[in-house]
Amino acid sequence: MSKVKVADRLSQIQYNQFKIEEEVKEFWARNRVYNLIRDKSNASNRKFYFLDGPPYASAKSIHIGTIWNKVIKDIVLRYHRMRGFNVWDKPGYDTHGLPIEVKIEQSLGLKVKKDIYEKVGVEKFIEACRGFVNENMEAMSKQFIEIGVFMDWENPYVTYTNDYIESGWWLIKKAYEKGLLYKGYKVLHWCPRCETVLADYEVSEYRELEDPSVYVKFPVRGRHREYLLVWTTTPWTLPANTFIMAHPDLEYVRVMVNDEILILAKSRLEDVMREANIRDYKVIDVFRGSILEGLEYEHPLEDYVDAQRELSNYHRVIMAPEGVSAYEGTGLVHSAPGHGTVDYDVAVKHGIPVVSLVDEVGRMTRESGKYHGLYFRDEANKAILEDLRARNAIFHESTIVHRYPVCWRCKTPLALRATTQWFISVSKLKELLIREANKIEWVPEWAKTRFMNMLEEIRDWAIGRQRFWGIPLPIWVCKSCSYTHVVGSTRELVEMGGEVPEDLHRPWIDRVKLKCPNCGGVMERVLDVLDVWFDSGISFYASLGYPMRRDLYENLEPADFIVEGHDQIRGWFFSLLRSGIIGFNKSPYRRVLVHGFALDEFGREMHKSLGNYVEFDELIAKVPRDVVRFWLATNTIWEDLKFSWRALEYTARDFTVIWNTFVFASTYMSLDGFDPEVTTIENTIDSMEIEDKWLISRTNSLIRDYHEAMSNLKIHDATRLLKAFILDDVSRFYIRLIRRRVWEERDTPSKRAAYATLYYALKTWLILAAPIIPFLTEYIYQNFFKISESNTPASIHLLDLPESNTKLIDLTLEEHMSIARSIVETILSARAAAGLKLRRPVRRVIIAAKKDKVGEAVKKLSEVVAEMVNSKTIELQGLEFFEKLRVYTIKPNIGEIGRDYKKLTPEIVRLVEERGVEIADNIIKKGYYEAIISGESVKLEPRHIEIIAEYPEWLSVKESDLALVAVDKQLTREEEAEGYSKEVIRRIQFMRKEAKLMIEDRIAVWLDGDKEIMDAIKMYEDYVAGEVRATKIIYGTPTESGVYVKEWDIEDKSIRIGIRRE
RNA sequence: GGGCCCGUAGCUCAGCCUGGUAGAGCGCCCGGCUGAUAACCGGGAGGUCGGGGGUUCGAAUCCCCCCGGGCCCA
Repeated sequence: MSKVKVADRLSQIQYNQFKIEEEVKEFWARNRVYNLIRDKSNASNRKFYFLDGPPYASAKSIHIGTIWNKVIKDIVLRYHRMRGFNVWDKPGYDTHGLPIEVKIEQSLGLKVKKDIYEKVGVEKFIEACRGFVNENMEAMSKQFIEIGVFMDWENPYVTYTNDYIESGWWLIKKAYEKGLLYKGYKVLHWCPRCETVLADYEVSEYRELEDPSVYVKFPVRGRHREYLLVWTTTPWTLPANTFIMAHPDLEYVRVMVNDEILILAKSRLEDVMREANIRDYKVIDVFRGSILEGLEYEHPLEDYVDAQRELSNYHRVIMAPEGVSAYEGTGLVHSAPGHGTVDYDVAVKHGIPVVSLVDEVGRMTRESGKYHGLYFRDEANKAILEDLRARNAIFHESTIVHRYPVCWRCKTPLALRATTQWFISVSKLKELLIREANKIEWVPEWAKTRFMNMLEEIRDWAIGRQRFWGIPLPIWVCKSCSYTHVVGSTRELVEMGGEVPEDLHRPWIDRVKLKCPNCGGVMERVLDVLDVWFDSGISFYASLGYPMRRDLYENLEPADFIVEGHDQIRGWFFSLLRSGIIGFNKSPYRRVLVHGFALDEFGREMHKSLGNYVEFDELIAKVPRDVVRFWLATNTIWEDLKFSWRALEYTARDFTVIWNTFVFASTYMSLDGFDPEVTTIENTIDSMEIEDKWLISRTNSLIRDYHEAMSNLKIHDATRLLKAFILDDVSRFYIRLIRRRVWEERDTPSKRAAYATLYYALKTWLILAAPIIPFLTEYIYQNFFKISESNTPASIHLLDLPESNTKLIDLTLEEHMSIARSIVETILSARAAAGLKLRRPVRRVIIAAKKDKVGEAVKKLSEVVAEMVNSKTIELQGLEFFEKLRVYTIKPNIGEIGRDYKKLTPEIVRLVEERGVEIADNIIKKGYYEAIISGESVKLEPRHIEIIAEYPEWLSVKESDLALVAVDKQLTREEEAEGYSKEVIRRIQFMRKEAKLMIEDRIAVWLDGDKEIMDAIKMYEDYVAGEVRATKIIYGTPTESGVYVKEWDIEDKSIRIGIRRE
């Protein structure tokens, strides 16, 4: 590879980040850079198994949150590759499930479930789902690639493939073998219009609905006029009432109201009576809830409901703290196990039957007797309330508006309803789940708390759905003897006498009949498909082809790293662990990072329906990819992100400074023929100035802190460090400091040292930034560093990240420099207060340190400070220097005095002016000053006066917590003259630029005008000529042609300047 | 109703774990620079640290309660 020292390509490029990114993208594609990186990574024997949480392939345009998610993944993967790991980076897609079915139903114009069978047929429906998903995956991958995500896009894992389905069957079989698979009758949300059970995650929409709010009296068996008082908003569930729940530790009361005795919780008594508008009631006794255990009652509508003939055997009070609230209702809870989740759990626990009296279309069943055929909410409620009223079973009734779940597709209010489903008994695995979850490293730590809280409430898992587009449940049942067999693989299918269809989906798999090993009869598949959460939960082994091939999984497991949003704590993180425990008795991952949610600028969710959704294409068209990535990476990773176009715009501005920093380096290094392989920080160390050593130290501190942040997954900290380093330390500080050294015409050791230092710092930064902003770093690498060195790899992403050389870190120097920079700020503030332009040199700056360290820093770095504040000298003095010069003056605070002393005010003001020093002295020492004025006693306190410290005219003083600083304003004639010459230089430079001269062009200069300025220039002629690259300075107005002439005013003096290229 | 997270300058956020005089960037105002220039640099104004209570010599930071927002559940 040929090298050309530092060639100045960058400054000839018009900065257009969009174009740069396009070029880089083409460069990567043309040179197959991703494959080169993979080859390098694969050669390592340190494995890093990253498991991609598969995004749901239900739309073409990816959400900002999905971009953030993949960018985080990409940064972590790139980081690990550049640290020499063998990185597994297969992306995935989640492709099954009801949301996709619904989109297809909509696009095919299907209204209800049976339309799928009757109007299009299941085959076409499945093909439509697959086609839809394929299109989405293709579009999504394109966007991920677009934003620079380096993953194995040619080989993603897809949950609908036959291999993946077969892997899924394996786990169901495993659950069966462990005795965890069972068939049960359970309460789940049901849409009576769509005629289907809904998965938990599908119950996500709620509406404000009005319902009855009724207090019902249940007579206590064998007692006269004594009732258990319950509250309900769902009268339609009363026919299915089976028992009443109470809390054993809550206090209850028996209370007398209108000759009747009611039982309810003490904490609810007042509210209930107020609501019922009853003032006249009397508490008879107070007792613990446990006393109520087993108390039997009668159902007010018992005789109307057929089902109650059996249920009435169970009418008693049961202790169930999980179902009772002390803040709502009456503390006694009506329970219908067929229509409530807690009710159901309690019933199962106590061996009580579960009865549902609502059918699949939402009508009351025959079993509900008198109410048979009524629609469950409005019709049934009305009839039941009428009957309760007629029987005087209502204590009080009104209505309530509350949030009620509705079907997310048709908005019909849902019913909780018991149906027969297949379950995996996850609750049996609770202990193991908790033990394994404890071994996982959670970032941030609170995610673990959240996860553990959730495991505490774990329930059995209903795995089946009565739908089509999903992994078919691999359970076959014999038609004659009901023998049940779980199939764990396609091979087993053949062994059982079946044929393997080309596609394992419904309906083809439904046609596979097996031979019953028990009776030889025909076995048919249970028509359910698996809950879509099952799919992604098995990705840790299924994406590796296990168990059909074992080597990959066995070499890679467990996953070293996974990362998703905090909604996935209960989602994917849990479903993975669940599958891990079922299949392998252990956690499938060891480290989790949780990121936030992408919200809009007001902190609301971004949704197409809210109109605040940002399309990927729009984003990429408006903002360069690296800017998006960098901005995303700056956000504290586990906190929510507020999207903002403005914030992106500001980030884009930072990028122009970054770019200019590299252009500056490239321009001057090339101009001077700097060769980074000849001139290095090692061999220029003797010529280094203190700022060079400082920057080298800072660079190594940056490397150290960057690795620290990255290895703790604090990507935002690493990103902020990079940003501060390049913008603050390099661009705004170091480069400004070395400008003078760099402008030197001759080849000096000092200049070489500065170049070596700058080159080293910039190259280090560029490599560290590569995982975060891969496009720009690649471009600068190609056009600056790569062409300046030999034996460089084809892409920056093939480099290893630098390690920190702690020997080069000088923390004392860094601290001193940071003190000096702070002192510089204070001095500049003093200059500004005195109206002294920075261009004007001052004779001296005096600094009195308040701390030892400040003194040390100023002493060590006085040259740097002098340069930064443009002062000839820096003088270090003790604090007493300022004390001696300081005089205090006093000013009356007329507002305060007037408020306190009214008419006396003018006299007090006069007194303060006359005896200022004495008063100030008293107030400083004693805190007050007393006097008698017009016979009245006056006490002046600090609030009455203002004490001002004043310094002599010729000093401008400022104070900070580190030091007192003073700028000496006095100027000698030489300094005046130097000031003027700088003014003239500035104007000549401006004219050079207007005349479009190159930096290295020489000129002749003509000067005419104000005598004082002419004298000044004569005094500094060599200096002026050097600064503007003039071969000669001629005093007078040019008569020659081709001279560019311009009139100027400097303060109140005017001059004429002419320049011409020589 | 429960669990977890967030609430600090006009805006976006650091600081909180491990208490010690409130920080940055942007925006705004003022000034400067013009050899990185569709840039850049400096200065300034701007804050009851969501509210209340507690612990402490001392609380943005630790504890409790409340309010507002987010996520996940009921």
